[in-house]
Amino acid sequence: MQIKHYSHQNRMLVAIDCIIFGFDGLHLRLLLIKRGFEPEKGRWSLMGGFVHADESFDNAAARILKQLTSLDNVYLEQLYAFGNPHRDPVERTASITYFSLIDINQYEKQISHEYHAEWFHLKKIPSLIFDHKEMIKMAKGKLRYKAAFHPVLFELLPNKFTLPQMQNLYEDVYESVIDKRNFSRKILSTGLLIKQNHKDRESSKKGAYYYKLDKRKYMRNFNAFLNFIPNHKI
Amino acid sequence: MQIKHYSHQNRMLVAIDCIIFGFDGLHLRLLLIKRGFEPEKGRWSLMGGFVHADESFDNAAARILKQLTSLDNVYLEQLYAFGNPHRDPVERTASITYFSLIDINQYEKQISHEYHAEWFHLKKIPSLIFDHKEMIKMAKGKLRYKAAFHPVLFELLPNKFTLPQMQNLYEDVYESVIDKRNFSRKILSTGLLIKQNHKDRESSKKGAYYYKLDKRKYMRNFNAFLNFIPNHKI
DNA sequence: TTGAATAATTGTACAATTGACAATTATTCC
DNA sequence: GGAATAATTGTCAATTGTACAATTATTCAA
Repeated sequence: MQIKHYSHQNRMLVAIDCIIFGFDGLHLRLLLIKRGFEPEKGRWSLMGGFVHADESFDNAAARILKQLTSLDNVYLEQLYAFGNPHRDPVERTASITYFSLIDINQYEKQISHEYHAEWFHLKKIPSLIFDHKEMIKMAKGKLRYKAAFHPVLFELLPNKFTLPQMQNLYEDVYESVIDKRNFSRKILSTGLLIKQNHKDRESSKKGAYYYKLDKRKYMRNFNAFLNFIPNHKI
Repeated sequence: MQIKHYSHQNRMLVAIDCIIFGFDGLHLRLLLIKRGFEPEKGRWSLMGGFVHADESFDNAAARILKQLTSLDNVYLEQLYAFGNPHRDPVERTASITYFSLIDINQYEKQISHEYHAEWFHLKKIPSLIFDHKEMIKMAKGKLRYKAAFHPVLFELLPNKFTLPQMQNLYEDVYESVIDKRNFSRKILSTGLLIKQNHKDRESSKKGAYYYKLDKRKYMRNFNAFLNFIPNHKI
């Protein structure tokens, strides 16, 4: 006997919400939009949308991210499924969250102004709808966790970057100051960086050498355990 | 204007599936049931069920776990949301997976025979319905990951346990042999173990001292980074 | 031209941890 | 009493972590 439906069960909407991190060379930032429909229209929110009928969660997340940023092939990873019955006051809606790491310069070139999006410093996140604050908190935790053992923060850096820039990024992620000497030693010991023979002269008088990521090694070694941050607690 | 529904959106069933690990003193095991309804009735499956109308995912997972094991207050953590459109051939059903760690002796006392559940050695998992094999694979990965840095495997051990038992457990989780001397040094250095003054005399002639977990320290230190397993890859 | 200011780059020494490796101990059974 | 079995304990070298400061390259203004 072929069954057509599971009877007497409760169906619900399933949405995706994206926690989008970017780095502008100085600070880690989070991309938020102004919600364009009721309820809570006009308030700040994560970029989101409903999962379509014949679409996987991963595909839905990629589609929704692209709607806002026009970017393909960015780092996108499922974070957590939020399912409190009344998290959306209109009707029951589960939210599968994804967190994404993008090179902010790439983004700036292709921005869609449709959503009134803005980059916020992580210390200055405005009031948000529903449970989006909790989602961001969890995403920050996961980013810390992951970056402690995997070189995932490279996803946030532009093609060419300097060691001081990288250190800024790590210091923002861990909200702590890191010793320059120990930091560069550890980062360089991964063998993932290729030194360029020209400098970034904008940020200082001496200038800081540019580096590029050795993408081949990065791909091969991504899942190896590293330990970038000494003594940190989650 | 009060909105009652989001129009023109696709609703779907949401289920919970539990990946339940246990440890019998010698080996890590996985609890599977015989599916009791169509489709795929009679085949091996993870314990699962649908999320009710006014129930959070966490509550649903706890309820479903209790249905099978009669156990409350066991380690239960959300793993991943599986949402491929056709993962269940009957109709679209998302599955929010949870993984759970239980003391197998506790379980044996309170077993419900309603589901024809059996403990399987991780090397001898039978053919499973839907995407449950993939779920187990991911749960194994997450358990390894987590246990490398957090003392989470204590959740699997009985109230009193021996160091050789603990080592069996770690060796099963990482599918590798660990040096006894280095293992005991590392485990004891956490300060989480309290040596008892009597021995388990069943498994050897000399007998192995029992230990208990210092629960206060365990709670306080759970999120500290540890590093139990040298040189392992995920 | 020189020196002050700024930020990048480089090094060292001690402590802690890790990893490889084997001898000793407690007990039972024959 | 000796063999067998499994638990317990220790050492040393290598690696890694951590704390800490001097030097270098450049610009700008006196």
